[in-house]
Amino acid sequence: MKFEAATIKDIAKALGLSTSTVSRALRDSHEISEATKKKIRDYAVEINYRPNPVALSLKEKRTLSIGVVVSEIANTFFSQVINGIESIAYKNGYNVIITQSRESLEREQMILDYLTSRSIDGLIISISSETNDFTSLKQLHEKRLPIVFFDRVVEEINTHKVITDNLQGVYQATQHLIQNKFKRIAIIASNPNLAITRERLAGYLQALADHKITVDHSLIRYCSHGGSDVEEVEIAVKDLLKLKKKPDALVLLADKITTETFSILKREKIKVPGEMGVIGFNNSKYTSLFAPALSVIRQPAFEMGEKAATLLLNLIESKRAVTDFKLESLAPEIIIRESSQNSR
Amino acid sequence: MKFEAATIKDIAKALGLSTSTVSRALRDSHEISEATKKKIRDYAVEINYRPNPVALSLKEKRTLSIGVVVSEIANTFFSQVINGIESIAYKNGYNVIITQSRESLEREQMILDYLTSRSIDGLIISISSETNDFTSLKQLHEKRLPIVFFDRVVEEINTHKVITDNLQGVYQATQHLIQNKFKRIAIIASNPNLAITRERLAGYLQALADHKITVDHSLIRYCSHGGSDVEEVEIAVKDLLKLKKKPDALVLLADKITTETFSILKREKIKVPGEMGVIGFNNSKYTSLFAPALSVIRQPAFEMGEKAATLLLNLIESKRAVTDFKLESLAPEIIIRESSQNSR
DNA sequence: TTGTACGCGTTATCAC
DNA sequence: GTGATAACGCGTACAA
Repeated sequence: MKFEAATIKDIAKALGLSTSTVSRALRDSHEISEATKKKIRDYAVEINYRPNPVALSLKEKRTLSIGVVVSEIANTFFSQVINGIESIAYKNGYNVIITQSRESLEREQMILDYLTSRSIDGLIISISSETNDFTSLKQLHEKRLPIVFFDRVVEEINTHKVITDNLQGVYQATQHLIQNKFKRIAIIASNPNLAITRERLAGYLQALADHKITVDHSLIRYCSHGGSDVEEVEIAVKDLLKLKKKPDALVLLADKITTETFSILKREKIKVPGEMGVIGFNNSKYTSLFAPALSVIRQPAFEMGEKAATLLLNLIESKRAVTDFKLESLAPEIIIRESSQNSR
Repeated sequence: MKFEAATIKDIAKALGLSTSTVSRALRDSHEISEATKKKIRDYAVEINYRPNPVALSLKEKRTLSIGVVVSEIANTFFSQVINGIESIAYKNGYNVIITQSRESLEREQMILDYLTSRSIDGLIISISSETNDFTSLKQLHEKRLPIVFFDRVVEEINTHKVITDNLQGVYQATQHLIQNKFKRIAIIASNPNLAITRERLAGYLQALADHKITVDHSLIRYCSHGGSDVEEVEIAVKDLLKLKKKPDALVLLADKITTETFSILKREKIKVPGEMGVIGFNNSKYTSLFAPALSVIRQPAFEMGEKAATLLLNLIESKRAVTDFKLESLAPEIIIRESSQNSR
C-alpha cells in the first residue's frame, strides 16, 4: 500500500514543457518567462506538488536531518533538551531523528551505525552510562561527521560540547547542606566512567575540603546505570543506612537516582529532612509537589538543547573544517525547598 | 563540512569489476562465483561499506521511517507511547521521526506537510487539542498514506485507532469517588473538540446517572489547551472554588490538568482529600511521591505505542488496500492512593 | 527563453 | 558468471 505523489515530470508532461524548465520555474529562476512561471506554479499548486526530499538528499548529499541520541526520552531532562534542539532545528529547516540508547552500549552502537550510514547530516549525543569505549564515535568524528556532545560528553573527542557547570552545581548543593548544619553528607553518583560523574564528585570533594571536612569514602556510592536500574539505587541507599556512622544528608547526582532515592526513603519511613537531608539533580517540575518538596539542582535543559543544535548547525553549514571547538558550560540552578533544610 | 562514505562504485573501481557485479555479490546472489563474492565482501568490510539508504529510498519509494506526532514529548504519557512505538519500529528496521505539535493546529499542519512530502512511510498521530479541522489529515488518508491514530483520534477518518477505554476509566474513577462518599464531584475536561474529551465526560455522566445523582453543569469545566496553558487550569479551579455550592471532589481529564490542579490546590492550602478529593489522568511515576499520594487513571502507554506501531507496520507492508480497520481499546488502570480517600 | 544530458547510489533487466 | 544500461526525482552545465 503506497501513496504516489506528483513529480516535476508530471508537471512537464501535462504542460508540454521540459523538466528543466519546470524545475527552474519552481525555483524562480530569472531565465524563465513570467508567463511560463505562472503557468507552472499554478499547475504545481493545483496538483499539490512537493519536491521529493529523498531525491534532493541523494543529489545534494545531505538529508537536512540531524540525529539525537539520549539514554531515555522519558527522562524529563532529556525531553527538555530535545525540545530545545527541535526548536532550533525546525527553525532552520532541519528534521530531528530522536533515538534512545537505554543506557546500553550495544544499543548505542547499533543506533550510531544506523544513523550515520548517511541518513543524518550531524549528531547530537549524550552517551550511555555504560559507554567506556569511544572508538566508533571517534571513527565517525574522523570521518568528519559533525558531532556535538551534551551532558555526558566524551572528553577525548575534540568537538563542540555543551554541559552544565557540574562542579559548581554540586559544590553549591553540598555547601548548602554544610551551611544547614548537616554533618555527614553522603553522595550517590552515577557511573564513574562518565566525565560528568567525575566532575560532580569533584564539586562535592571541593566543598568538603573548603569547609575542612575530611572525606569519608564509605559515604560515596555509585550506580553504574545512572539509576535506571532500580536495584542499584536500593543497594546504594540501604548500604548507606546500614553504616555504623550513618549519613544525615544525601547529594544525588542523577535525575533517576534522585527520585528513586526519595521514593526509598519514603518507603523506609526515614524523615526528610529530619533524619536525612536530600538534594539532587532533577529537572522535573513535579519535585515541587513532593512531600517534602524536593531541593534540586536543575540544569538549563532547554537552553542546552538550543545551544547544542545551534553549534551543530554551524558545523554542518560551515564551508571549511572547523578547528575552534567550544565548550559551553551553563550555570545550573540550585532550587532550595524543604528537603534540605535542617531544623536542628 | 561533509563526510564522504564508500559506494558500490568505489568497490567496483578498486576491484576492476562492474557495479552490478558488486551489487549482486553484496546481496549474495547465486549468479556470482564464490571467489568473486569473497573478494568483494572482504573489500567491503575493509573500507566499511554501507549501502546508502537515501539511494535505496529513492529507488524503492520508501524511507523505512515512520513519523510520530504528539503534542509534547515531555509529557510522560507521550514519551511512554513513543518508547513503545520505537521498540517495535526498530525491531522491524524502521526509523522513528518524532515531532511535537505543542497543541497548535498551525504547527501540526506544518509538520504534516513536511513529514508527508514523501519522507515517511506512515504516520502515528495524536492530534493537537486545537485541531477541529481534519481536511489535511483526510487528504493524506485519501492519498493512501498509512495512518494510525492513538489517544486523540479522529473519529471521521476510517483507519486503525488505539485508545484507552476512556469511558470505563472515568466511570470507575467517578464511581470510586461516589463510593467514598464524595457528594459534589466536579470535573475538569480538556478541549471538547476532542473525541476523548467527550468519551471521558460520558464516563462521568454515566457514573452519576447510575448512582442517581443529578448532573450539576456548573461542576463541568473545560481547558481548551488540555492544561498546557497554566492559566486556563487556574481559572477552572478557582471558578469551581468560588461556587456557592463548592465541589468536594475533582475528576481531572488530562495529565497536565491533573498536576496543575494539584499544584494549585496545594498552593491554596486546600486539604486533599479532606476538603477536596482528587483523581485524575496521569502517567508519571512521580505522582506516588506527591503528598498526598495522588490517585490516578493510568493509561497503558507503552502498550498503546506497541500496538499502534504494529498496526502501522501492517498497513505499510500490506500488499493490498486494507479495508478492515481496528479500534483497539485498552483498559486503563485505576490506581487508588490517598488523594481520593474520604475520611469523613 | 527553453531543452538535452548527466549525475547522485542503487538495483532490475537484458545482453554477452 | 559478469557487464552495460535504465530508472527512481531532482538540479544544473551546456546546447540551441
